[in-house]
Amino acid sequence: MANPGKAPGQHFIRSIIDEDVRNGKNGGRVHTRFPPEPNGYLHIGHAKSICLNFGLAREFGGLCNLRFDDTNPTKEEVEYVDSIQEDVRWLGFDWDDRLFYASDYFEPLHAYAVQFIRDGKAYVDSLSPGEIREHRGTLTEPGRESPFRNRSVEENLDLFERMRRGEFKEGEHVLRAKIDMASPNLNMRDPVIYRIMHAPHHRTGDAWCVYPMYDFAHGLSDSLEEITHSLCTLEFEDHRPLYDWFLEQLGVFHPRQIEFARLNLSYTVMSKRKLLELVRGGYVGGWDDPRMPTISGLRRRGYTPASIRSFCERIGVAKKESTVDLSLLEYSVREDLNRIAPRVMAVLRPLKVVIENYPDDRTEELEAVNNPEDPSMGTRTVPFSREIYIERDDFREDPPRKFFRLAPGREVRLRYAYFITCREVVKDETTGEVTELRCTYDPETRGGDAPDGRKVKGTIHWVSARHAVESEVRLYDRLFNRPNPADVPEGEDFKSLLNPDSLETLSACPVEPSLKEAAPGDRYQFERLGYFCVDTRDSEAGRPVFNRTVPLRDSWARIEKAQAGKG
RNA sequence: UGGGGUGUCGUCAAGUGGUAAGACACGGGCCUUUGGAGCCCGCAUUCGGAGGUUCGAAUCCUCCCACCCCAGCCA
Repeated sequence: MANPGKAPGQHFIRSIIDEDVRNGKNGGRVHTRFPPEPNGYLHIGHAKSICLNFGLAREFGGLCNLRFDDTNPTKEEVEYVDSIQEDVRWLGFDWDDRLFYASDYFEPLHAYAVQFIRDGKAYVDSLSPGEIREHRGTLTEPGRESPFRNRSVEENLDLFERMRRGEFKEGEHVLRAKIDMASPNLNMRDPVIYRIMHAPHHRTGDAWCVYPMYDFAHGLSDSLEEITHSLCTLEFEDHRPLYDWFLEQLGVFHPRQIEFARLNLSYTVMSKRKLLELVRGGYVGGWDDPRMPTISGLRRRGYTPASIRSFCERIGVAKKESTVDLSLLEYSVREDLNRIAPRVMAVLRPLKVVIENYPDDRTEELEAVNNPEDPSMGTRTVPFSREIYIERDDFREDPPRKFFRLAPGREVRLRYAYFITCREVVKDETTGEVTELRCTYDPETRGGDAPDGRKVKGTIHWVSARHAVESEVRLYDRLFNRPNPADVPEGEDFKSLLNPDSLETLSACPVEPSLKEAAPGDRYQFERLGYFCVDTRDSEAGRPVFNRTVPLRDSWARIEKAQAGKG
């Protein structure tokens, strides 16, 4: 789907599942799950996990559940559960009727906990949080057993029941698994499995005041849903022995946890904490600010679901911590948009051109191709008249070597229109700024070809002044200046690394009239400039606002840079 | 200096004893009414390092080095 006709790359998780299926494990069944905690918006890193989980399930004819890991009511909100569903769906995946919540399992989970107590494998600890920490030991020293570790089953049962009934304050007691305080793996040193929280839950309301911890709830939820392959990120590798322990002790269905490296992207931050900080501090316009690496930000920026999917396929899956180059993401959108986006002409920084030998009272409708990559997208017509706007960058009074655009005395082609020659440069007398170009056109070159076979080096885009629709256009650039914004200099905050030029707003850009009724979300290629989409938040009927998704590759910029380098 | 991981091109990443895929980036060329797109070519004598086993090692063994994760009643 993401890469039609292209075989997906091999990676270790695919190999494991492939082997399990061949061996008939789980009856050849493949069942995964995407388990976000609803405490923030999804970002491109989650997209990797979503594509992996839903993609693998689809690939092997299996299923993938959407399950909210909502075991901490103090951090979770419905706003997030709504946005997460919207984002997953937008990415092109579907969980049918398999929308679950860890909170759906609070009752069975509680019953499992009671069973652990009955089996003498869990106990109520009444140490304070600080004491528990002290008893845990350190990385190099074993922990010490709690004095409450050997309470009787009856006492534990009674205490746990009273915890549930709300007889205690937060922190007074916790339920712990009885494993091994001397384990070199800290996760096995009698992990807390239930804690008291007098907080209403977004789904269960005030039905509970004890909530299960991640380690306890996650694996058991996987088991309850009969998940075959439980994919998670590297930091949970240390938790796998515990994941396995709970399931083994209970003798219930036992999914296999497999860990992979999370995605890092150059020039961006991916931690929910930092993204939240950018939102709360007003450094960006919100979770869906087009500069954000969130799914909603990318969507508003104009990224397509297909481009994100192909990106996720391209980056691969491995256990090595790595940072993917932002250029790969950009390549993925350009590839998709090149195929599907209609071309259109727009001028970002206008320079007026008067075509002296073109009658003032004339307007012509010239035919333009909508997408050279896809003839089925047809043609449209663009109006041409005596006064037009061209890009200021497309004129140089003193053209450097290899500059093929307009300059005094030079002839260029106006795309789909005529050859024009620059005859005169009009400047502001006080500032010296070029304010207008006086040109002449060759009537024989209508449509862009010269009957005498004359060639021209450059073709530039333009918009008829009289017919132009003035639009606001937003140019976005990377949010951070550093390849790795997590690498903050001593004593500085990561926000000091923000790119002050990540947003440039251009008002009153002349765009061709066909764009007047462009609908929110519509994507276009502004010829020679880049891909743009109509902002879904700030556009009004007849007044589209455009967001630049990504610029086109600019080989002239490259040449110019190389020339500058040579001095 | 406890435990768990990872080290293959600038960045990702295949490869699992038979003599280093692919992608992005980069460089060069062709083509072009987008300096876009497309096409072609180039781009790791070498796989963190050092030894060893073998006819043969990125793949096996030994030692070493570097980096990441773990001491939440977060997930």
